[in-house]
Amino acid sequence: MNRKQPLRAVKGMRDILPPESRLWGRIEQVARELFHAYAYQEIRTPLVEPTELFARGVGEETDIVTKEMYTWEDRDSKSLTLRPEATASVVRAFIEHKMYEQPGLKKLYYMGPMFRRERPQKGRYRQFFQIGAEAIGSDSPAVDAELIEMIVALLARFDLSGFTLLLNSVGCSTCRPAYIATLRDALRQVSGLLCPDCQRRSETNPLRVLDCKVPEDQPIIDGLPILFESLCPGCFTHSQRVEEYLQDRQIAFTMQPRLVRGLDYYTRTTFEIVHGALGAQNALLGGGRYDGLSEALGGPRAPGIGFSLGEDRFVLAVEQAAPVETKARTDRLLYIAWLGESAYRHAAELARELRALNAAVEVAPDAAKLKKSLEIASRIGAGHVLIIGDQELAEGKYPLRDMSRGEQRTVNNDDLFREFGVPRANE
RNA sequence: GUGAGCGUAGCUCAGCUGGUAGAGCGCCGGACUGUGGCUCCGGUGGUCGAGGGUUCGAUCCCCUCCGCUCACCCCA
Repeated sequence: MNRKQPLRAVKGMRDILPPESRLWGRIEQVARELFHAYAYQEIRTPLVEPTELFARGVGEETDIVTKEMYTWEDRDSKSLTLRPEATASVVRAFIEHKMYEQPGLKKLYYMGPMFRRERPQKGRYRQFFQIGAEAIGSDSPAVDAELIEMIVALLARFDLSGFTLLLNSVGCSTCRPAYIATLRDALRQVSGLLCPDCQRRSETNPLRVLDCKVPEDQPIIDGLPILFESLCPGCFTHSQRVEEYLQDRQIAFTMQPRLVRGLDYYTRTTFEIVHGALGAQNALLGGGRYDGLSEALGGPRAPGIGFSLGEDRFVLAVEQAAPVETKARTDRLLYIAWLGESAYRHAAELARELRALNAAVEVAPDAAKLKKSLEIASRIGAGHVLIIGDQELAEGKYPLRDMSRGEQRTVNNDDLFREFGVPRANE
């Protein structure tokens, strides 16, 4: 009666269990390989940063900063924050370690957990995982195109289809403020006709109105001025080049002049890939250029572009395309069943030697009837079972059972070392 | 932060207009002394999310709280 209630994971944070964790590992491995192919290198930054980094980087007025961050005062009364995204951290590290002194483009990738205190729902968690890359040190549209090419290649490696690449330009510090003023004026003319949310947004965040999904508002929104048409010559040319380079690469995209992103640091190119089957949170990844971010963080001018993929959502999309096998796929696993204490000693020694050769081996932990051991071996997906009893100890030969064929043959130590030893990956 | 739906066995779920609970799967054992999957037989299984109220009596009705899910918002 006095049992304490078991502790649970905190809301919006979850355990990734096998066999699903296998898919996560595979995704991360494939992403690493691909990033290396594009000459990106890994960067690992702290999960905790000074709160000011995000206030200055992401934007004081953004939803992320105003209501979604896990922020607390440390014992020395410094304000710290669990990172809600990683671009600001990467650029901070870029400045802190003076990477701008190195020649050429700095290409960095990262993967890991981010934290935002939102109400959880499908594809949205308070601790979620992002895989992303940043190319810092060039404002060439070639970098934009190559980054998007890499992203498309990543999706292709998982045979993912049914996604749409949305592209836009949000201008720069010269053309955007002028546009927002124009937009606000235009909204004042029509604000009475819009939905309540949009009436509020008209003042707080006019760009958001363009993203409204209420059907009745669409005709009115269609009549509003478009940022894309107010771009300054530099931004316009940049956008044209990116489009051309994407066409060269046969990458399909949809210009979405209303595409709005929630982080203030974006300039010029912004993009997003949406996927059906993700529920309401359909953004699989998003990114864009941030030519002024380094300066905003106290660094030199260092234009950059990056993207971030929602790994939780990517898993949803991949699983939908090809459901994870529920049976653990561990065909290469060798299970050693033993009968009696001296057989156990021998099994443990044999397992140690095989594992030294990189073989995957499991030794029955408890004394069990052979029938039971085979049952367990079968359930955990072992490809073979080695049986060791007194007889085998004396002869130095053991029955090796192929679990999928149900056939048995007799082997000795050398046979085992030869068949189950695995050459080590050398990297 | 707002709204809606849902909390019954390890899992997926049934449970009639209120009479203190069932199935399938799983798990354990046996048929088969050292040979898994299939089959058959037997067994184990529950503070009905928590607390309070109404009632002779609550898994069922009412209230509060907690949790989960989906959506709004926003985003990955």
